[in-house]
Amino acid sequence: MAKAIPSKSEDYSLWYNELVKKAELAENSPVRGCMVIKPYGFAIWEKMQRQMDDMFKETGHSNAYFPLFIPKSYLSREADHVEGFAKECAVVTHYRLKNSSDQTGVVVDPEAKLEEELVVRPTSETVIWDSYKNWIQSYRDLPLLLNQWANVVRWEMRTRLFLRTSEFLWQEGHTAHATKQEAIDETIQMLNVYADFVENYMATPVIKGLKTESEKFAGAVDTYCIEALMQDGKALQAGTSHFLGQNFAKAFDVRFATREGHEDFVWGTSWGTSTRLMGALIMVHSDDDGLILPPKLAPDQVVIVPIYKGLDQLPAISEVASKIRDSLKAKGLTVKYDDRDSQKPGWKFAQYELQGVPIRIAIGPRDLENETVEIARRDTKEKVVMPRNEAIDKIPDLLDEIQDNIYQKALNFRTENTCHVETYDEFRNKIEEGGFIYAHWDGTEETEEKIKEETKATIRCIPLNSPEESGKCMVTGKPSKQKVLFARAY
RNA sequence: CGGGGUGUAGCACAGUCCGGUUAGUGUACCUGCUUUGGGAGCAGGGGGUCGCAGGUUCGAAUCCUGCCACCCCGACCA
Repeated sequence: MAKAIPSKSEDYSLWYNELVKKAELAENSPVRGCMVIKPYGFAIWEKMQRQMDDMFKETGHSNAYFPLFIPKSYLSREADHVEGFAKECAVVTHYRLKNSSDQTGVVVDPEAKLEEELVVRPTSETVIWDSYKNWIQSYRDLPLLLNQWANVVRWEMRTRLFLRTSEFLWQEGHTAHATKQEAIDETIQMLNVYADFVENYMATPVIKGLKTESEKFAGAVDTYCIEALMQDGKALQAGTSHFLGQNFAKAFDVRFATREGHEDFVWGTSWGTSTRLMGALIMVHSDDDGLILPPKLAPDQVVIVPIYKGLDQLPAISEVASKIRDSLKAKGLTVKYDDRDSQKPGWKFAQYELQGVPIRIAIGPRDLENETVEIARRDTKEKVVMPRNEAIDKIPDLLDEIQDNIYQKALNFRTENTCHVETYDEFRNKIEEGGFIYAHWDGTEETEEKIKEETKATIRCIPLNSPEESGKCMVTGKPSKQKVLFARAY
């Protein structure tokens, strides 16, 4: 396959780590498996957050906040749920420290042991459904459509900046409904919201689908997901939406009086996306020169860099640059004018490219004379000189064009790296090249497990929008109604 | 928890095999001058318990023992 792995590095993961660090997005913290998100990285996350939050509000959701700590017993109420998360929970056992007897520091005070240990939330279904029990009595209390922005902790053995960290920031939606159909509709609606966000804002095409039994969320009836393809040929799960059935309602005894006067358990959903999306954003669009940010998510959409010989030339340039900045701001764009004298123009060019700023405007003495500016776009690295006023008019369109272009580029990459196979031999060859592979599967966990063990590929999802085509499982030869999506994944 | 690797200035590294001046280079930082249309040049300057603890030795970044931390590959990861 035509891998777009940056040529300067043989190892994609080293390249990725270096980029995250150099672009000042984040770094590993001394705390095991945790990450420090730096201001620039956080500014991008904030834009993503704000956009998703708007989309949740538009679909009728409100924000709320629930506790960080979950009593251990809550977690075990739902059998599948506890089994899925038990192995990766951080547990609080004591509430006090004291000076050590040898005066060398502090130790945990053994007398301050908690009666019941508290689990640091790996996800909040349990605490939230515990509240829902008190909040829901009647069909009049439904639907209950809440979201929370929070941090969660999953004690992963091996971590990777943004993609898998022990603590991460995310949003988790938790809804309760009177009917099964309404809950299913909500699950699908939120899957579509995620797909909309990732495709139209992150400029990253996704495949929507259903997870297999073995890959679904612990405690869910059905897990829907969106899957994206990274430039190294690996898949990344970019968001999940779960239909919980009545599982959590039964576990937490959340019943309501129906319009007809019967009593029934509430139907639930939950859905989440995390700072992992930052990892996707980096891996999908970046090149050897650094990040390429979609204009809709770039903290600075345009940066203006003055070029001058001697500080005496700067005021004249600044006057023009400020006008351009203000005109662009009036059009609703975020613009930065970098008039720092402490860095050279060339340094600034390289720095803003590294950080993925979509458009750079350079203004020098030559431009002052001709009433022009130089416009450079990050995605194609094209530079053109054009009259000042024309530039101001064209920049909003140019940003749209960049947004479309990088989406198209990512889509082309995915298309080039997606194939259909009929035999297992073919599959084994193709999987080594990376990318998405569609193949027939007999629907059993045994076959899925065998494929995973032998090839490290997993079923990313059973795609929602792909055509039915009958065929035979590539491994067992048993009948299959539809091809499913395979890949090696993060 | 296994397999491999690395710990020396803010960052990146050389020096370690084969012990011996004042521990070095690049970069970043500070000062000055010259520069400024793609990461500037020159000159000067500051910055080090050589991961930690023992041991061997006249002498240890270098040899020995133990420990610790980090990175990569696995195991794990609904």
